[in-house]
Amino acid sequence: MAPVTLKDVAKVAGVSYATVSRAVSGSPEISEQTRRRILKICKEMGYTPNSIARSMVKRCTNILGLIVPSLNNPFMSELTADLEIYARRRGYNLMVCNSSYDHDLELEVFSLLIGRQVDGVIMIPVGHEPYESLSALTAQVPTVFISENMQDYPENYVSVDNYRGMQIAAEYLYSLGHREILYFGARSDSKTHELRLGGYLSSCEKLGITPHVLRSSYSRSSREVGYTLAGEYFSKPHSETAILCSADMLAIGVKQAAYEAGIRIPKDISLMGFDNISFSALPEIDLTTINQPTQQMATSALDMLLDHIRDPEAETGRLILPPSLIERKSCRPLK
Amino acid sequence: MAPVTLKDVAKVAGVSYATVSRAVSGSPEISEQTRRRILKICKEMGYTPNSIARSMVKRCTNILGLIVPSLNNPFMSELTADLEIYARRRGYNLMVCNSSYDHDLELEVFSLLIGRQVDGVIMIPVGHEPYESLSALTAQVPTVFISENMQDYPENYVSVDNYRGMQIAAEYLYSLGHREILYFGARSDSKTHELRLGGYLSSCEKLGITPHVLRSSYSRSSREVGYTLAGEYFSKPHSETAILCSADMLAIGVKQAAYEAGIRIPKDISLMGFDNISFSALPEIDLTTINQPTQQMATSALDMLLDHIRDPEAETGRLILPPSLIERKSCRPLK
DNA sequence: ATAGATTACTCAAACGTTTACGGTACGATT
DNA sequence: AATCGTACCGTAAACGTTTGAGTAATCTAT
Repeated sequence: MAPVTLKDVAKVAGVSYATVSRAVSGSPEISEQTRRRILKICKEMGYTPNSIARSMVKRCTNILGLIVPSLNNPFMSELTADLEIYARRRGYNLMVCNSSYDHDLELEVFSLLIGRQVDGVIMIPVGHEPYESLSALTAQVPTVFISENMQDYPENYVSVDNYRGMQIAAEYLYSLGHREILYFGARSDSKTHELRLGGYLSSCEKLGITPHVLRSSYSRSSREVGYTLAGEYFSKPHSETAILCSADMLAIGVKQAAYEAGIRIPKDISLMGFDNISFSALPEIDLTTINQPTQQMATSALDMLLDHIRDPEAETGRLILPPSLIERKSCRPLK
Repeated sequence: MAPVTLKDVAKVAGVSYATVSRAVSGSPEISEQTRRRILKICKEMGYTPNSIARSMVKRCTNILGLIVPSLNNPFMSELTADLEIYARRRGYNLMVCNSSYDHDLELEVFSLLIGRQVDGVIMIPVGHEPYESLSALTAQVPTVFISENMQDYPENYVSVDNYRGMQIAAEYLYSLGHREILYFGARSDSKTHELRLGGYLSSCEKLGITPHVLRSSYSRSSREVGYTLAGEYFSKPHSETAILCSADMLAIGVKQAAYEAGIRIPKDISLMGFDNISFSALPEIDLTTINQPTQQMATSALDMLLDHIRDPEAETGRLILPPSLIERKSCRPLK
């Protein structure tokens, strides 16, 4: 059970362990002949390089930290999957940490990852700005955010254009004839949700309709939150003909509450989401929504991070990808 | 940007770096007075212990590897979330690797994780037994499987009782009056799916009905697989009154195909799943299914693994948890 | 044949910790 | 006052690898 090291194979091969190191790491300072001989012995002895020791001297681990609010939200778990697959192709492994939508925990795992000597961090921030204490952490390790324009951290992020996305959504509902549109969102102290709300509000102003906003006290965009909040909403009188949710998961919760309240979608009220998670495409859900190009976000965020790891002096980047309308059957035209 | 080390704080504090190490690691061989003094200096200088160096000498990393076929399946992403949260509480971080339902990739990332010196591995195997080459890997690091009774690896696993689960499902459908029940499953060369199929077959025999089995050529239990396979199925004549799927995601795909074929569930045909993912509870899906106690599976698997890490000679364990029927509205009594 | 260049290897330091061992100082015990 | 014990801290080795500097052998050019 004792692991076999460079020294062990060096002893067997009758060379110094520096030579073995060069053989396995593909250094040119070694003859093809001895390389093959040594590699054969390595295989026979079952040698696996100890990447911890390697990290020790090379001062890089090829490990990336990922901080994500939740894995129960398909938007995030699919993003995580894409990130992991793409990272591994580039030679990196992912250390995944769940912040559970907890601001303090988020910072705690961040410094934990720094102690782990990760080469970089990808973070989907919970929100709850300001993030004063975050700068002390981001100064220690290259970081990119998957979230638009973090306040105090205007650089190194990739995101969909949340502002424009909500404008598209509001304009779409307007074009269907809706004039009373409820914006239904998570607690909006994250820039992402602030921008989404802002896009909605700007459209209202441009279109000359009065905004109606209902916001959760939770930052969690979960089905449960949407369900309970919508339950309260439906139990009271309401004039809106459409509900625009800041996340598909919220919309799915709203739909569930509507169902139980006997309110039909889209007949009685129209419903829109934001994210375009895969479940929204199911015929039973069939949710009209705004697409986030998750795969492109994943690859771009990773490229951005790796660039910054290679050259810490590289100029900071930002990438805002275009959202797009996914028209399905949860909204109906209003006569 | 140069990280501050033990030596740096030792220099400032005017002590040897061994003393600083003792101060931060909470060793008793140091006076409370100097400990406080040193810890204060550590904080001032922004010292973070380098866990790589620590791992080097302690010969353990407090990192666990997790190999999962997919994160797009909510069953697995929720399991992953539970594992991560529970592991972190126990002082471990998770290195998550997606095997993408690829048998070779699965083995590849396993040895990659070994090179990473993980203290243990949790694996949700893809299947495709036999797993000859796996034993060489499991011999190198404590491993637990979340999958029942891996052939050749009869130990160290936690799972729901898949056999019994499918029996419960089949018996339930029988009790509703169904006599022609289609078993709709993923490619079944994994023990898990073999057992599920076995449970179905045994119930058929016991109940005196003839089994109907339709199996995918993919091991992936995804919505897409269920959708395309069911599409073909529905396009041909069929006599079954109920479909029993080996996974909720398959059932959701079947439901989608049924919808498009104009077949109503449960009116025209009853549908059951297996897993009880959270989406199955949505009123629009409302899928009758067999519950897997994921949270308990996560904690038990982790406990089992940690036990084995602490004492490699500990006797191997297995834990088979009881499945339970979750009755919803996707099945109807016949007449 | 000899100097210089090239090749293929060895030596040893370094990465940042932990920890067994040794040593010093001081209080307590006789 | 001599001895012992204890508490505290320093010294140095070790973990397994990479890599620059050094060295011996071989080759090329003169």
